[in-house]
Amino acid sequence: MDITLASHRGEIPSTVQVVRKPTMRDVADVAGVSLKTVSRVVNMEPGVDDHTAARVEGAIARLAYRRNEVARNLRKGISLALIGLVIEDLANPFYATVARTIEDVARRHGYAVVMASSGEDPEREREVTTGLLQRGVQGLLIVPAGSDHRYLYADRAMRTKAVFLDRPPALVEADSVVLDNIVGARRGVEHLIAHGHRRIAFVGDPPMVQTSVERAEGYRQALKGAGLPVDEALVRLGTPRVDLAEASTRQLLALQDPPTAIFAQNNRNSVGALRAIRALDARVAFVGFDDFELADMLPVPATVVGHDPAEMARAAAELLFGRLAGDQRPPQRIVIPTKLIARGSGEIVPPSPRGVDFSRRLRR
Amino acid sequence: MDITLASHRGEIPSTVQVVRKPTMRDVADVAGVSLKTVSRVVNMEPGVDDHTAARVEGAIARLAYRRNEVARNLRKGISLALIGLVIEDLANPFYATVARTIEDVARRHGYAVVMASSGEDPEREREVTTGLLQRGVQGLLIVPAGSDHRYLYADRAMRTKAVFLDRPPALVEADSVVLDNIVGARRGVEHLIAHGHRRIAFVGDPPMVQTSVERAEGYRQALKGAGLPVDEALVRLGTPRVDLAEASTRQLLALQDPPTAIFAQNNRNSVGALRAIRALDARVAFVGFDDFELADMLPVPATVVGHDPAEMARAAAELLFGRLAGDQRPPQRIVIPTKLIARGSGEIVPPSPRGVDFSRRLRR
DNA sequence: TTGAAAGCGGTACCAA
DNA sequence: TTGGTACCGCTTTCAA
Repeated sequence: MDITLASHRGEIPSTVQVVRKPTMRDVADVAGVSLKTVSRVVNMEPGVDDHTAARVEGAIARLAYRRNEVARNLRKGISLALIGLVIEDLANPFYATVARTIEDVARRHGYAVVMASSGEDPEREREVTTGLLQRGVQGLLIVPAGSDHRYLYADRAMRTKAVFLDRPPALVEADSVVLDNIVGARRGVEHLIAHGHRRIAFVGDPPMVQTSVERAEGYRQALKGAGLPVDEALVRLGTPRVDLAEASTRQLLALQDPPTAIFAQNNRNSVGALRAIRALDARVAFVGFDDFELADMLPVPATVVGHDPAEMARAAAELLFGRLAGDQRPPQRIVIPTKLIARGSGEIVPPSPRGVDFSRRLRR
Repeated sequence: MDITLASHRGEIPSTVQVVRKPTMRDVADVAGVSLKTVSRVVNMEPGVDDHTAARVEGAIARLAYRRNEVARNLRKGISLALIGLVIEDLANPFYATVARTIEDVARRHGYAVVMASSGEDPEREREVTTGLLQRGVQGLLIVPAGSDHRYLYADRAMRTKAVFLDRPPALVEADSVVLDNIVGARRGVEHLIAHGHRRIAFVGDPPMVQTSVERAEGYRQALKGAGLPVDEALVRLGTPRVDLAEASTRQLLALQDPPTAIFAQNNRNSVGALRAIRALDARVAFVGFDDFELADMLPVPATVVGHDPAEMARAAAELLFGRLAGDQRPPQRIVIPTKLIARGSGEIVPPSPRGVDFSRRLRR
């Protein structure tokens, strides 16, 4: 049932099976009508004889013809109206919310969103971003993994507007919407200090991740501000996955002189840390950056440094669409505030080695 | 600093500010070079005099020229390599996992994924799907909300391959990958019956949703199989959101003759039901369809009818790419099995009004 | 009712 | 090093 597509433009007809996708021209040839007639049938324009239309439809079916939307859009002057979203991991609830919100804003602006996961790998970030650019996205929302985004502007041909989300751009000037990481982390750790903790561990992502660095900085600021030493044995950077965070936390809790409180740097680390605490039935305080579903339903409800991922995503998306609409202001940097949500786990007081009962004191 | 773009093709130059996007032709005119030279500069082809290149780049900057990727792709014969994913709500962890897995498979096949949320609204499903088709996606993965998908095949011009996910297509023949809903729900309810429950409530989505109907059917089968009556007062269909599911469950628990066990139809309903149970401190058994993060960390770990969303997504995506590669088999229907995961909440026995201690009996 | 030809905005080949 | 011209696959205009 193979139909060999004739080569056009006066070439000698190929005897080799042509793998080229059938075009409207091919359909026209097979149906024995003109190109325009096929176009009419395909687009359901009125004024085509039923009999003719049937012949054309037969040809379409036989060739399994599909209209080339690229050519169509070019001719109609239609832009693809696509924006790209480069994200670390869609399955992370934080990013899922971000993605959903962006999709929402985009749809209201008549745009669709192409997603690409970087998997926290700079190489792959670059790869997928390039892929998005080749597909002609009008703008880009990026949660960067890389440490050099000059490649975005290397090609003068595609001066794509980009807004960076959650983390700032590296080595380029661009819009960004980020969380107030240092202050948020500092407040979270200060909260633990206020409840009597002196040995507070930090469980976080690798130091290549900017948010990790900033939150660790907030952690250090809090300790220093209270005149407490920073024990590097209690700082674990490099646990981007739940299972690794759990392992890290287990190690921390097994130390000779274990921490009495844990600060986890994001929702993934939080879940891991909480699993370790639960598994070891350890009586340690806990505060995590990022809120997460069911945090309030745990046996000891989790105290978190909360924020609104949707607000962040909305701000970034609106910024991008502003740029697409011609906004010429210098690069903006929007900082989204955080808010400590005390639920119980952060209010656990440390055991008192010197017989001082902090818990009684704090309960008033 | 506005530069009026001359109208070409012999038209009288417009005095009105032209809003048309600048083309390579415009850049060439401004720079005083040929079209081809601009193309060389834009694509960084070697062999352009530095001085000439500088002039071209100046013109590009002044006009804020951007290469038209649609035209480029047409000429280069490049397909957009896009597939569309129509999903209910990206923020639902179940769909987030699905989306992420699909993105993964697509990337391995060299494709990118355009996402669109239907928000469980048939009208919007149709709208966003049409949008995806206009953007030239090669294939479609759909978690359908609508009850009539003939619109997908109304236009002979775009015979897009579609694979339906989680729910079957309506009124059209197409591939689908679904969960074993009836059996899964039946097993979950049977599990509750085996632990002595006779009044089991069902908390589920509206009956327009196919999965809801099937899971309710499994629920009924289980009851009937055990010779138990189906009390329609205990069946709540229509709670697609966490807060609504919580309200529904509160009502159920406030009944004169309340249920001793709750079966929730998906992860959203589960979270809502568990919130209600927790808030009322009710001692009822619970089993939910869909596993969810932290289910095992709750005060009473949640028993669920689990399954692998990633497996489902992978199967659907591979099916689609098979079709894109020319797979001509008749429409497939793949059913993904479920598995009961007992964690505690489903093993709670009902209070025994007649003094029969089920708990002792069941504990052996 | 049907068709011929121009052109959407680029790229490719070949000539200058 | 630079430019002319055909052409990617479709829609549009106008004529037959």
